[in-house]
Amino acid sequence: MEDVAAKAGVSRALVSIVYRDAPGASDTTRARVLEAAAELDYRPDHRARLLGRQRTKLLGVVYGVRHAFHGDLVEALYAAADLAGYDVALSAVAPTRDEPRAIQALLDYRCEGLILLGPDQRAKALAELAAAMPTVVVARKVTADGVDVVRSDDSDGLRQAVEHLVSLGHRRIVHVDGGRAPGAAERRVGYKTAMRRAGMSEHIWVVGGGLTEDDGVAAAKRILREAPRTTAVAAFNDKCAIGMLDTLRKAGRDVPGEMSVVGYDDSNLAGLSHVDLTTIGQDPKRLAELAVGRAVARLDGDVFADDELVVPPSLVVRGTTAAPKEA
Amino acid sequence: MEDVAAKAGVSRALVSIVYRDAPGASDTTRARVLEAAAELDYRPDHRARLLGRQRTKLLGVVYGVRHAFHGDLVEALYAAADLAGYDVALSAVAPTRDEPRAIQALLDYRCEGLILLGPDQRAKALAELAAAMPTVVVARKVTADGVDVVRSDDSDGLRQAVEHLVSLGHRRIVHVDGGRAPGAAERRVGYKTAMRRAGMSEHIWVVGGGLTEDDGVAAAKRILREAPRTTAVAAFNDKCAIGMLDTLRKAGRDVPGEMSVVGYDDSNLAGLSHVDLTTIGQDPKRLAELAVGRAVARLDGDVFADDELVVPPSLVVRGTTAAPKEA
DNA sequence: CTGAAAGCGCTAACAT
DNA sequence: ATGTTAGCGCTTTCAG
Repeated sequence: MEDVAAKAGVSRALVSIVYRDAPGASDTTRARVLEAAAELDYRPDHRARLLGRQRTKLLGVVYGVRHAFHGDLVEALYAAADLAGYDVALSAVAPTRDEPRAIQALLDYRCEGLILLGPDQRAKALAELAAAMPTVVVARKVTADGVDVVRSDDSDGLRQAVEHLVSLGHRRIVHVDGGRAPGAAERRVGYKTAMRRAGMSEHIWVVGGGLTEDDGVAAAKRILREAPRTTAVAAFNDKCAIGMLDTLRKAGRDVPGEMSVVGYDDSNLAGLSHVDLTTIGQDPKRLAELAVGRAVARLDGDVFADDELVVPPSLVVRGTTAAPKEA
Repeated sequence: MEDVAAKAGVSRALVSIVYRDAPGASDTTRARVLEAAAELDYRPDHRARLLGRQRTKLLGVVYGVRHAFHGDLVEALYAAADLAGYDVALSAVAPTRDEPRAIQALLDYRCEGLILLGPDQRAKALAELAAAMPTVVVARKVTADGVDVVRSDDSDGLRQAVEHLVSLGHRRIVHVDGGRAPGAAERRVGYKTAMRRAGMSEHIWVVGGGLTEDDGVAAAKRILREAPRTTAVAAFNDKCAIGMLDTLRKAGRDVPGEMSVVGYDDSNLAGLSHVDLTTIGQDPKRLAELAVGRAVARLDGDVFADDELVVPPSLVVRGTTAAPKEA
């Protein structure tokens, strides 16, 4: 910095001003400084900036390296933070690196706000964090004092799935649920509500499912056995749906000819060409924008009632849904 | 820090000594300081430590959030760095955040070494980086001055695939390749070499393939048409293998009864129960250890000829390989 | 083991 | 518009 100042024939303060683009430097000076910096390929030391500054303009993000969807979120968070003038510090959770540790690492960097993707921490621990700094939890439903929650509207996701099927002409629509998995309860509600609204209360049937292919296999067998007239299924997630697809086809049932199947997540599996699964996708961009927006607003002093921001997911129509034969 | 020193009845310097576990503090004092710190729940400011210190003990890691395998590597890198006494700073590459930018962010943090996972940068740019600091490229084959390369032995991967098939009794083994994709050339070599060694030169056949399911579909059709007596296939990757599986089965060929298929990558697709693909997996732990080891060694002043560290992959036997009928 | 003091590379309030 | 001057929270050297 010294060198740059010298080369540009100004004081260090001026260089600082230029780099913070603070008021107090003429355009010509600005240009001269920047030019000098370029020649020396000077780059301000990020650590020192953070140290000296009151506000670090740093948002800490904790995520699971393993979760593909977290990857999408991280991507969107970078973009959203950038727009808001914040930097992002990433801290991954892994088997050898638990959540408290990942969070602590971020605190040691003195980030101003925390964005936690699908954290395992209990509500109490989250509330403690929130007491110290703006904390927003993404993709997990929790109620903890002071923490903001941004998540997808799981109930609406199933509503969309059901409405899509209804619009195709289906009536006997079954939901294979996720048991006690996060989001499962809401998806059940969404399913039931949508069915009722469509005037098909008598066809409501929630089959116990789960998160794995095997769960899908079991559920498909049960449906074939107990309700062979079923024409459509909305599964808890893509994996479960894939297990069902496989079982249905092995049983000689044409999909989507005789049976329509909808998954949930729009994971990489759903896009495989021989799977080609109609599914419900989350909106990482929107989730990220809201999360960053909320953290930043809190930092700017805005106070909110602790509530949830709920984002509608969206239907991705592929090849496993069609009009029923009877229609 | 001041407060901790006061509370423990020592000088600030002592607190610093304790936290760096530098020599010059008795065990009792050490304990007292730590206790005082705990009560005040004091945590040293990471930024300040880095600033004040000569060595930052920081390793920068650039990776793609989208790549599932990078996730595994990141996980292993954390562990390896930890063992070596280094911290890790993550910087993700995403559509809105290109590689130069991700790298620059790390440099601004003044990390001491760079670990790049499958970078796109051209050799020249990498060499420039390497001139400034230890730089190791993981999972991409490049030759650039001063940069260390750590990667899987793709040639050996196909050797293992072929030997596995040979040991089952296969002779007519085809390789569906990856064209100009990274690693494809080596896999071809590994295939051919292994076939020759097994005395089956006359059965060597490399079918043009690709990275997608559709490529697998096309290749499978061609094989069925042009060489129906083929009993086994080693595909370029899992996706391609899955496309083949699907096509073969649709054509009425039993897998693995009439045809064995081996994939490559051990991706999440391979593990799906209805896919259950025998495949070749990389060793993220070993790759990470070597990468960190190399960076640290360079930082410790060890000089190496710029060469590659090559890690053998490993065969994951699942359900798509079996002895051929004729055997 | 202590206490003082310089410095890391910036920011930011204040004076010119 | 530009220069001066303290810090930021720690490390590190050095004489006690």
